[in-house]
Amino acid sequence: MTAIKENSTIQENKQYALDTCPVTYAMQKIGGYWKPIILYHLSGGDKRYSEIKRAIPAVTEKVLIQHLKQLELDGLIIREAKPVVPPFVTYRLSAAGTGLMPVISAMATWAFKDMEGAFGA
Amino acid sequence: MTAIKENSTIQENKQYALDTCPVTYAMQKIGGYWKPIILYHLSGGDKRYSEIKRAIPAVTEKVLIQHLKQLELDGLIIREAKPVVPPFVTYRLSAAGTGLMPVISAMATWAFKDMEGAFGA
DNA sequence: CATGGCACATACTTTAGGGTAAGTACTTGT
DNA sequence: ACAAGTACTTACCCTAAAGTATGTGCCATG
Repeated sequence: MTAIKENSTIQENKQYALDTCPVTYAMQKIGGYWKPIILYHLSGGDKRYSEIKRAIPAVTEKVLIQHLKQLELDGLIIREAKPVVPPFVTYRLSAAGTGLMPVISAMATWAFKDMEGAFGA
Repeated sequence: MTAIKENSTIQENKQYALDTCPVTYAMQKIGGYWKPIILYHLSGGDKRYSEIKRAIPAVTEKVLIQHLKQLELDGLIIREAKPVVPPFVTYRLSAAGTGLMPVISAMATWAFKDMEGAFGA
């Protein structure tokens, strides 16, 4: 289902990468420009939409929501909306999102080492 | 140098992400479609160009070389060319590249868990 | 009465990255 | 003479993702 355009080799290739490479699978889910940053901010606890927005001023609203929706679809975060007069929406990490944290921090650790040339730059 | 177009907000945003997020930094380096796969194949030991090519038939030569050059530039792999009659080029992981392996496998582990719904899909 | 905050949506544009196809220089095998 | 292998390069195309700009409904406040 969710039909992929048949006449597109690029899609086949993507599919191949997804099938053969779990890392590519993971990247699909955290590979947005801002997704790791969002995830990081949520790792500190629940946040409402406007808090996230203020925490990451460089991202546009469109992209932020786009990513939040995607992360929700991917089951990494959970959206809770209270149907009150001024909208009140909170986002928090799901189990899968929490399970991603070690990965994120492993990457971060590596990045810091690499940045300071610990691998012999 | 390698001047970034000044009048481009997208570049500023990328820069911001790179500065504030080590994960984004790491993704820059392993975020190509085939980079993790290449890295994985090299983790099994040195390989020559044509071996890699045969190991990953789905990737085109252009992209493969593109990624190899990039990985070399980023210091993740080391290229050794013997100036012999038929070219003989081998690629292998650098220290930084090896240091990335735990990260890769952490991602893979998470991906497998997530795929089988271990987080409560 | 209009301005601003909240949580979005929508239309349009741009760019980086991946894909296709073809060519290069040199040599060995038939 | 010609195909085939090795390691690339180059020119051009197409798409997905990020960006820009603007609008929406609702309410409170100045």
